[in-house]
Amino acid sequence: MSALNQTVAGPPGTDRRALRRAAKIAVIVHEAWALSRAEGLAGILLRDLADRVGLRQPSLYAYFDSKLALYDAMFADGNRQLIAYTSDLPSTGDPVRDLTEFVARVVRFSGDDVERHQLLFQRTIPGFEPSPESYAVAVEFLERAGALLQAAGVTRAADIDLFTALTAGLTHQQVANDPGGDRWLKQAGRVVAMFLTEVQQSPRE
Amino acid sequence: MSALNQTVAGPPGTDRRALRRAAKIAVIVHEAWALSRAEGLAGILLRDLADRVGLRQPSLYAYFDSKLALYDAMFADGNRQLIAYTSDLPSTGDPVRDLTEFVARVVRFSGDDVERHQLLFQRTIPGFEPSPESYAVAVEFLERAGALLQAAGVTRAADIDLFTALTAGLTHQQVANDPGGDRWLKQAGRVVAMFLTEVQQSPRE
DNA sequence: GTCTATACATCGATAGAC
DNA sequence: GTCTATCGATGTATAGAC
Repeated sequence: MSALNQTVAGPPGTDRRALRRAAKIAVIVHEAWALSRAEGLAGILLRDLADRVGLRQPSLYAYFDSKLALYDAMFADGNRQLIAYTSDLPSTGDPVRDLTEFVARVVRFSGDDVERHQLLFQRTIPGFEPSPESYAVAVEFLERAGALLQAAGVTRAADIDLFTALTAGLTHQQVANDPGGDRWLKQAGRVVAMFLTEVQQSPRE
Repeated sequence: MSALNQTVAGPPGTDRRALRRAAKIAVIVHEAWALSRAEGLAGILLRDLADRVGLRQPSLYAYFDSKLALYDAMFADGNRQLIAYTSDLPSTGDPVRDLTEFVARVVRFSGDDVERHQLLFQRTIPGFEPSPESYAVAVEFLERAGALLQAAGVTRAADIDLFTALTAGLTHQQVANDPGGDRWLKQAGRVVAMFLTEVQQSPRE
């Protein structure tokens, strides 16, 4: 990308510029999350966001083509946060423990930020649809979750659907009725044990 | 209410007026749902809604004090729809069958109307909070579900939380990934059986 | 209750100078 | 890249006549 604007052996000016630009975009997205937590996801105003980063509202268009493009960047960022939050888990070799800890992390991740959960897992912004690049980040998370399931012996499509429903149910109730708490989070182990028992007992095809 | 404006033995003119008014409110709410399915829940414009019911935009204020009051009426109406959709179930005496059919109805209800599901079960409209009167309708549904659970021998708070999470998970996945379909709907029986087995096996306190 | 007319406050987005 | 200025659209709500 930036290589197009740079001479082969020239000074790294363009790279530096690209870095500064990426850093500023990161700051804008960070402040957009803060604003979203204060005013709601749909309550983000470009003027308020500009104030937070020391710009005038039209100057934001130097970084984002539209407000939906901002949401798209937030979507990708949120999914990267989710991957980071669920990737440093030690593999104990016990699939029940591993899967439980994973589910607990996902539930806590959602319960800790209602608006982030809304953008990542609900279709609440009119007209917003993730770009292929941003959606790819979401797919990466799903693939990691799929690998964990496979390690636990869960491979049938119906079983995977069941697992996604169980996890979605815990996160949804946690976000909707006890944000920041643990009312459903603490049932993660019970749900995973129940799920794996069910998968083992259900008939092979 | 309308009795205040009516003489004791007078003609039923005021009642008729109140009936016509209530009927018109019902039409407005009905069209608001149609508009919401077309443009999204947050995409309802009072001008468009007025067009659909043959009024000018300011005339809507003769029926609703604000746009949020319209959402409030829709919230109550949607919960009444949900109660109606889950109330004509025959009691077979088999709690597994009864509970399965109930869960299946709830999942189908959500999957059949994404925007209705959003308004009833997600906090997506900035500033909207159901009035006590509208919330009472939602509570009535929850009480009916609670009675069904009790009939199946489910009484512990943690078990009820687990049930709400399972149902919420099925509806969420159905709405989000297969609206109008049956990909998660068809797992209702499996989930209920799994749930009741878990409840019976978990230790008594 | 319904209308016309309009206030009033936004918003997101663009044009063009520096 | 950032600014000022402003457009064009939209959106809720009110005033006052009929």
